Amino acid sequence: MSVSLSVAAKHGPLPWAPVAEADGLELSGVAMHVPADRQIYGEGDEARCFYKVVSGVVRTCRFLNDGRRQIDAFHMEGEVFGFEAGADHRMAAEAVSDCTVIAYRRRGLETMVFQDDRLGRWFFSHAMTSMEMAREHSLLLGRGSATQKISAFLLEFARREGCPRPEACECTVELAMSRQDIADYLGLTIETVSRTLSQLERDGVIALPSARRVTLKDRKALKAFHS
Amino acid sequence: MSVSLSVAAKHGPLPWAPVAEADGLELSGVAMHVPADRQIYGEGDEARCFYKVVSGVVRTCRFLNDGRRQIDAFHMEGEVFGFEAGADHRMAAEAVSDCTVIAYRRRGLETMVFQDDRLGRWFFSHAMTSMEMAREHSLLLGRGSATQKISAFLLEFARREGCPRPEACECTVELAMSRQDIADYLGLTIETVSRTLSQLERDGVIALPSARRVTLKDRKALKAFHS
DNA sequence: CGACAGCTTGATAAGGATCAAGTAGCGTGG
DNA sequence: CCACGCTACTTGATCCTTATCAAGCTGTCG
Repeated sequence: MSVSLSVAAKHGPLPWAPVAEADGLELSGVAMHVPADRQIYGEGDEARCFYKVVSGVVRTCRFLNDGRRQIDAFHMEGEVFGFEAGADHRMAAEAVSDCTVIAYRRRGLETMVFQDDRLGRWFFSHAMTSMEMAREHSLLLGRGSATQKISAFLLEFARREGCPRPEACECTVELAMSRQDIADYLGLTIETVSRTLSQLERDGVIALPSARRVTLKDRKALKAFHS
Repeated sequence: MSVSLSVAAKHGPLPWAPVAEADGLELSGVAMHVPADRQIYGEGDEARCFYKVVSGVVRTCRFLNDGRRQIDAFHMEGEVFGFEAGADHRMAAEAVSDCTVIAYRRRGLETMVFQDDRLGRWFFSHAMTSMEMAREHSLLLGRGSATQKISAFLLEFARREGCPRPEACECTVELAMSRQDIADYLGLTIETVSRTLSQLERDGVIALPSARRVTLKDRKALKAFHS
């Protein structure tokens, strides 16, 4: 089975990524289905492939020797993950929900990247964007109270889920991930995540129709926490 | 004045960076001297140039609206910084100590990168490495006590300063940065940094011949904190 | 209905922040 | 050479946020 890697500039026009939208750069990949919580690859595994999410949500994470887990990023529909600098995967990847992903062989790509300008530009842009996201994440983890972290998480997640109007809409998002996932992403505990969400609801900033659904009621207030 | 950008694989042979050591890829740049604490570029400035550190140490950081500062990274001799995905610098860059840096015009590079394989590979590798470092930093910030953060910082800094034998040597490093810089890098306060260093000295893990000099006496113990 | 997993809430404790004094190092000027 | 003042650093006391420990709650599935 061969699936083209469609290349879309997710983050606006970048000087480094002047690639037109969604034109299939012909890379062959294999689609695979992954049930929730199943590992896609482990920490230290040889990085033979990289992946694109077709549906569902994937987390990339690392385990500390005391058993705790740090989630580096959530990867949503259309996003690429598992693309490494070195020979091995530095993080594990696991399905948050049932997922479909496409695995692309990395072998051979290396040369293609520098033969095909568009492909080269796209991968370069991907690396730069990933770097910016990682830095943004660092910023959040380093400075910021539980409330700031949760607010930022909700805003980012809603944006990526494609909540239509970023401003001034009262949209409800379905959280694919558990409280534990959110905690491990934000460097908090599950209890603090829960308490903070409850507090935001009491303050009328969000509503929680169910545990996994969040309605953003006052985006301005959420953004204000951003500091 | 024209200065070549020497390309050296700092982090071992990478599949994405099979570029030979230190061959001048002919990029023209302008050397500039920057006194300590002087800003090189500000947050939001147009990213006309990127830079390489010739001597001294540079920090890239962001300021929060409550006045606090988060340092994203320290850049040491030979390292490149200010290389952005977008049109603007997302972070400010400042000299930690008196520095000499080379500024390279970004304009025109874009096309060169995809004409010259070696240059392309190098920049790609740079982006990937920066991403990994940012992720490593996230990991540290998210999970980790003050002691773990300080230990990791000392080990990383000593390694980058080129402490000869990574294992089993009792080397002394000169810290270019203030306690405040370290605090802002690790998401701690200046007092906690100071106290933690004092505690490590009391435990015989390090020595502090002077405030800005640290001797790593028990690397094994430092690494053990890594968790 | 009961069992289980995931979530919430409460009580308490610990780690780091904050507030507040010191102290050491260093350059300046007498 | 020493006194002075400045800045960076250290140390102490207290407070606050979040972690930890412990219960209860809710929804789902058999």
